[in-house]
Amino acid sequence: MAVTIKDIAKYAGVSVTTVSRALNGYPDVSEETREKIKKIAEELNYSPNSIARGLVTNKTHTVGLVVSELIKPGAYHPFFLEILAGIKAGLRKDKYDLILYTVDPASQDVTPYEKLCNDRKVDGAIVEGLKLSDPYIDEIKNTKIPTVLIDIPILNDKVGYVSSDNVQAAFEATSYLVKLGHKNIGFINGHNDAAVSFERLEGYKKALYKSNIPYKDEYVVFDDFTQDGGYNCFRKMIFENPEITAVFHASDLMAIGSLKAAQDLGMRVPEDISIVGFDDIELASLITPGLTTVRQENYKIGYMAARHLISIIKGEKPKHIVVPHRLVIRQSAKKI
Amino acid sequence: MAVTIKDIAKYAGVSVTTVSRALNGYPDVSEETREKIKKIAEELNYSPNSIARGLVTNKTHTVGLVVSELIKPGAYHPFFLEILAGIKAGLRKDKYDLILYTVDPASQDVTPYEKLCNDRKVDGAIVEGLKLSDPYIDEIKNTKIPTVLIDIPILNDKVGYVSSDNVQAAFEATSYLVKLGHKNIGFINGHNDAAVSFERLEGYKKALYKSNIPYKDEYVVFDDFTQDGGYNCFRKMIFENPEITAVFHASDLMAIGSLKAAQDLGMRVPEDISIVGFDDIELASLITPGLTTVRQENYKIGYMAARHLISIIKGEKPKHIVVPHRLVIRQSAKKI
DNA sequence: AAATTAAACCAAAACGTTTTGGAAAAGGTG
DNA sequence: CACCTTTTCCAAAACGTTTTGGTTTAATTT
Repeated sequence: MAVTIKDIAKYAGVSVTTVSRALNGYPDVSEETREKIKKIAEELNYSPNSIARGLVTNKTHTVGLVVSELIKPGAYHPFFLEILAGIKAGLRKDKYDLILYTVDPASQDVTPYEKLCNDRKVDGAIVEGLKLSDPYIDEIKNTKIPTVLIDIPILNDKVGYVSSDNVQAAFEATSYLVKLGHKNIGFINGHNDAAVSFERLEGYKKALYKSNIPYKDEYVVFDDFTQDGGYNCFRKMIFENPEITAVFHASDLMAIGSLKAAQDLGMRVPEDISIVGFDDIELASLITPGLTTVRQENYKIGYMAARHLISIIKGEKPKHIVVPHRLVIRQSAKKI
Repeated sequence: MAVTIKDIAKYAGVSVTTVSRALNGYPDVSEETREKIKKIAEELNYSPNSIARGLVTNKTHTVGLVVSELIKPGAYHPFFLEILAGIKAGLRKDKYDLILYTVDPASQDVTPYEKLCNDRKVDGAIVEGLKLSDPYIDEIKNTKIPTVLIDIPILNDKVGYVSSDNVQAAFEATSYLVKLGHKNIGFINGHNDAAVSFERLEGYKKALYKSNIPYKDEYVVFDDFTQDGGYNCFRKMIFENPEITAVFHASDLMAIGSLKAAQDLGMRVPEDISIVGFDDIELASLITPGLTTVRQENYKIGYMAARHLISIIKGEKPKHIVVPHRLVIRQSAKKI
């Protein structure tokens, strides 16, 4: 059996209370005994039973990461890893552990959000990749569990969120195309089930408005954030509006889909059509032509989410944290 | 406060013992009271406190996933997500939760393996991405904690491993190149700190031997599994051995590096040089030319690892599980 | 009717901590 | 020296379960 606080107490000839208080840095134990206890604990290779501790403190020093759609067949979440890495880095400082929940809306097993968290007694949770229509959203709107969402604007007593400034980012991307001389600019947006889609549309509109380019409904179309989505949308859009010379996309995957579609249609990128994406996934720099896109600092988003969650757990007020983005100019968009 | 077993006992007018035994399906409680208790539990929205349970049963129904090098700057682990998805699927059946440890050899905080696991009281762990030189390896060799390794051959009372048949896979890939008529076949291998590197080298040699092609030391070179590694190795290899017409790689990233290098050197793939990779990452099908490569069933590897770990936890004997691979033929290798 | 067995239940201990509410010892003050 | 503080310690309770080792009641067998 593992060595417990009792063993130490016995060895040291003190009570378990004293051992506990010595090890946890309480002031009411003399330096002398504290040292003795610490030494014994060291020698016995003692490490506290976190379960027992959790039972009494009602804190586990564990946070959940709730992620949806990790495993959409054929399309692994393109930047989950970056976010995850950021989260881990953010948690490391305060020694929080991470327990990973992948919720699969398809599966029957739709454990309610609060139950999910309470069953494992996490101190808080980060939520990522949820659609607006997900039932969790409503639950989270009035949960008492410290929660930080990524890319979903919900704010209350215990929940905050972090995201890029999608309006501004889309504004910049579209403005860049305008600056290159494009007037007929399509927008292949993500589905309506994502908060970012609305924000990006707003940014797109804003950029057009500012340049006195009339907004046309038929120039914007919604679909999945996937490559196939981009592929199909592009064909349709170009077929119906051949005057379009540039297309802005709500994701790099979609942009890459468009790229393929353009190639298949015998169009050259960027000579015949300019393409701009969103995300700056790894792939964006590897394909030819390199994809001009909006870089999201996903690592930082994850990092901030973790730090903010910890602060909420510690009692601070939740807020909206915006993480900077930047336009990465490569070869897929060109002056006309 | 959350509702406990005591509340139910009070409502039902029975002891906590009976509630516990009723809920856990013990036979010594009448169907009548069992139903009553179940109903009350349902109504009160009771869900057992896993911490308290864990304290007495000494089981947490949680497994750890220990992964190294998740976050090598610039190179996110290319198929971690697939493995992770498989692991989650494998755990779901038995309702095990997953807690994620990313060990960062660079950081000072090298918590010993056993301490890592014991502190959080995981029932077992899956270990992935470790180098052979990692100190964890030695610890795991004689740990008592149920463990399943991915791609690292260690077998004992409590630890098993799962991997592809790397010898056979490399054999097939090399043989394919031989079949295409290549005689001067380079091999850009991974570093010596990975078990798979040795196995793949063996397969490569075997294929040459079988076809009576003499093995040449200068045709094989070791490096990281990264794109840069491939890029640099390829340049060097081709420069020193211009007679080479095909190169087999220990990873797709390296193969892609070679592809870039070849392009930069003005060589056409596959016309001037045939390239074969290993892994079949997503990118492999997206680039042009499509990369011929060995597909590793990473999802399945993860799945099997999880299932096997659970079986070890339940007391079964650890073993080596090999997960099938297959050669995926695309356009990057060609007959000469 | 007494003895045995089976079914249904329960009180208390246990798990390993932290926390509560003191108590004892030591030191200081008048 | 009597009183008050401060310092240092501790016994017991608490956290919410499961498990142990019963007891009680009813049914069955002799």
